[in-house]
Amino acid sequence: MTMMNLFADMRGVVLDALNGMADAGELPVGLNLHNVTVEPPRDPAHGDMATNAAMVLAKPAGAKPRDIAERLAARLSDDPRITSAEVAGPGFLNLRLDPSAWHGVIRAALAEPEGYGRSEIGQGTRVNVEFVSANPTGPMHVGHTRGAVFGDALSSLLAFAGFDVTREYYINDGGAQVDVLARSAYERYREANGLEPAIAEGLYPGDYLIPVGEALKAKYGDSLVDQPEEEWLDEVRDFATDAMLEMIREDLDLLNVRMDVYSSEKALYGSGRIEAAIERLRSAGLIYEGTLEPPKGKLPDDWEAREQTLFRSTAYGDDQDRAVQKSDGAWTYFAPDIAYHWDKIDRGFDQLIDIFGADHGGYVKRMNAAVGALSNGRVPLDVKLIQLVKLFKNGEPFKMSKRAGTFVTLRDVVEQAGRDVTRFHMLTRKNDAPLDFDFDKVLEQSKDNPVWYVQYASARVHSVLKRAAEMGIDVSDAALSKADLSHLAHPAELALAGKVAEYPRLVEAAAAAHEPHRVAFYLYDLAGDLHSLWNRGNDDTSLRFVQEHDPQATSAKIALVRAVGVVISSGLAILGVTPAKEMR
RNA sequence: GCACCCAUAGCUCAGCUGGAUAGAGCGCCACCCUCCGAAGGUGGAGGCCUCAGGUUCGAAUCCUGAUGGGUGCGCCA
Repeated sequence: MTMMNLFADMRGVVLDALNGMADAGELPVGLNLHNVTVEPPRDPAHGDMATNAAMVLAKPAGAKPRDIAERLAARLSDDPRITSAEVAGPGFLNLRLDPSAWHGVIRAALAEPEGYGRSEIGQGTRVNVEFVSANPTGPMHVGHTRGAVFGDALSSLLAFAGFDVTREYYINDGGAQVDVLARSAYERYREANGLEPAIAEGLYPGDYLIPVGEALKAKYGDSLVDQPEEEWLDEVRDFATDAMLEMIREDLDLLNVRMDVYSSEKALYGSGRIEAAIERLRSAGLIYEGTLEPPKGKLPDDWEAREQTLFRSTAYGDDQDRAVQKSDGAWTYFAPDIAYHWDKIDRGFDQLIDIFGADHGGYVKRMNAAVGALSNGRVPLDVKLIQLVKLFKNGEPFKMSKRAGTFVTLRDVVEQAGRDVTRFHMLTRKNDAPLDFDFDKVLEQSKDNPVWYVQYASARVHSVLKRAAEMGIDVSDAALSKADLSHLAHPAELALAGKVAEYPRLVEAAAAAHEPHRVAFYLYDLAGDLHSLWNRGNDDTSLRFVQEHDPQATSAKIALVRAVGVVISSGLAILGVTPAKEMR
């Protein structure tokens, strides 16, 4: 597979030249070249690419930046792809590339539409991405939706960058809240048997449990009615959590999110795995019996010192040690979390990523401490916090009340906005920034709606290709890649090719930073550049993609358009969005 | 009281892990709109990157401190 990344290639050229200088005695041998970059300059007037090599190396080489830059420039001008290398500013070396370099990018995109932009930086590293992990007590709501989209897109991004990714859902089915679910379902079961349900304070009132009650009746008849709780709790709990999980799977399906692994918290209990994980920490001297300091500031009314089993998480950067066992000897919720993360380490993952709601930010340090201790620092854990989604309708805040049962579910959102719109929009903000979701604005057809704007660009690509085909041009990738691209010489056209050339490094940067939103922003930019070039065709007909009387030029321009289309499709695929072929 | 996240144009937000004169959309102002595909296009004004120090060739970006917002803070998940 050809791994076309023009910026990486040119960096290679620069590094070769620097090594050549070292061989020739113009630079000390053995300099650390790690910080040498080749990037697009912010100002296009500075050329096509710029390297900071001279500035980075000036001090360790004991030379003036401009002197190094001059010599480097002399060597770089040997490369046929570089037409000029000029020293500028404090020591930047600005490179101008021959148009053929950009033409090569277009051909690379056409040669392998599925592969262009793919990277090997992951080197097959095994990454576990745990996300959603909603309690199996009801349908997924908007908050879960953003986490689901983020996790899925991040997973796809990492896979595209050469990581071996596992998407995983941790089912919180071990705590007290599934007992609450069971009692709630039991009331619906009584209701199905013609009795008045008693939905006490604290139980789940949602209608979604009514069919569960009916299903329970179908299975058990009236045999559980008026039985004491210990007679039915286990069975009803299992039945109800299974039903909830099935519902959650269907919800995720609406978003096209497919998990590779579902892990159960409950399955950890009684398996000895929690005990084993704690023992492992104990053998490292990180478990002890003790009492925690009361929280500073306002003291909780009912606070009293109690001895508990504690994990010395402070040894790994936490603010205080954390309880793994309650004073009555039962495990805290943290204990199975430790066991679960140990399980992930044990399964051989090289990196762990957890995606939590922002309200769980307080657990980041203790999870990091646990993973650090359990893996002896071998396995990094990156916890990504997802901020709230604020709902709007016609610019007005959309009130949600869980108590009144008027909370907006994932299903509501997807049914109203559509899957593609929902997914894209959820990624138009950094994960740690709050997101506004306006049911009307996300469907608006205008430039300030990124979803629409990118889809419109995609549709235009298809439309242009169709038009070219109608005038008898072979628009297959194979044919287009043989087009005479010397017809692509206008700076605006080469600039668009330059944007296409940035895609591979964008993918690498976004993957390394665990930030899929960068792909969305890049696509918005790319779409803008395509639309902009299109509009210039209105005034300057030589820039129109379809040249009625010049099939040669048309083929070349169509090749560029198709290359843009390749990248749009590729980027949207990472985000899990289907590219539009036409706008309706 | 402590920890974490955040602070960039009037508004909503990007800013490529330290690069050159800080960007986009909306809003505002001025022109254009018999144009491959309409739902617009081109240009313009608009900034102490919250503040104060520090690190270095170079800081919106890294460090320290302040200010202002958000989240969380034994045995609940």
